[in-house]
Amino acid sequence: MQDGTFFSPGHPEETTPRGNVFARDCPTRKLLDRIGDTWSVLILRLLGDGPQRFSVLKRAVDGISQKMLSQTLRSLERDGLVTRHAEPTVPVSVTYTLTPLGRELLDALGFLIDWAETRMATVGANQRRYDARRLEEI
Amino acid sequence: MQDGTFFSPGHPEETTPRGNVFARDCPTRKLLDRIGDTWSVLILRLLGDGPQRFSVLKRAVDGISQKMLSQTLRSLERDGLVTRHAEPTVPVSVTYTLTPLGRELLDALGFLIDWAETRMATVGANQRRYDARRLEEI
DNA sequence: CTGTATCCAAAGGGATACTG
DNA sequence: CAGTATCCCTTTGGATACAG
Repeated sequence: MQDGTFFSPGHPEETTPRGNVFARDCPTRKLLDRIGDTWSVLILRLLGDGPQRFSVLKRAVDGISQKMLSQTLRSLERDGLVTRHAEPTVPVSVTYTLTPLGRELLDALGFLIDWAETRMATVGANQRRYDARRLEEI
Repeated sequence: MQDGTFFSPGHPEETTPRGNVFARDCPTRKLLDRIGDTWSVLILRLLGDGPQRFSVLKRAVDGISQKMLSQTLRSLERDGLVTRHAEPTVPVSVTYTLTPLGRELLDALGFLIDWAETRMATVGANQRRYDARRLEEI
């Protein structure tokens, strides 16, 4: 799973130096596999405002199921992007917090989020124009 | 980082509870729906180096199928992120080019890609540590 | 070369029920 | 409150065949 055998051993360097940049295990692909899902980025954003409890996150994200919130938080914890703290009260109170690594990622995501908020309307218009044109062609 | 869909305090029993920042149609979620797939970002990156032909893209992205390359390019074109130009030779030669909007998105993605390339190894280590700890617990 | 259509297996994710 | 387990439908995407 480590070190993709994109090139055969002893194989001379390929013409395109970026050839293996897009190998199965390139960092970009790994990251996309992890945060390209429906919920991870939204949860990271919420935690960017400070530690939050499970139930608060559940209410804050429109449409997320208990299963997916739990599952996503587990993934983020496993990646070292958030930490989980359980206060031994009855009933138990659990708080999730962004780690420094998670904060870094959120910062990097900031530019993308900004782009989405200023440009997605344009993208929507483009889609409508494209679809209208395709209808004409028929 | 705001998307203008805030809590409406005073309507505790709205039939459609969309009074939060992360509504179904918030820009971030829309963008993730579009580029959170396996291939879009990789193709945008390749086109960042300049116009590319279909067959070049096909060879450059490890493991992509003809169907998915075609489908992803069609989506990107529909969004106004790339343009398609077909040279009427025999056989036909098709070139895909990043639009200014696509270039903008790629720039915004740059910070994320940089983060992935410097930090995904750490994430991998975190995952291994997490998994090892869970094994101990059993 | 650049696609589209179809079939099918695997993964994603919602609803529900149950537990400490 | 904070989860886990199960069922099951939907979506994703690979393989293959075919066409302009």
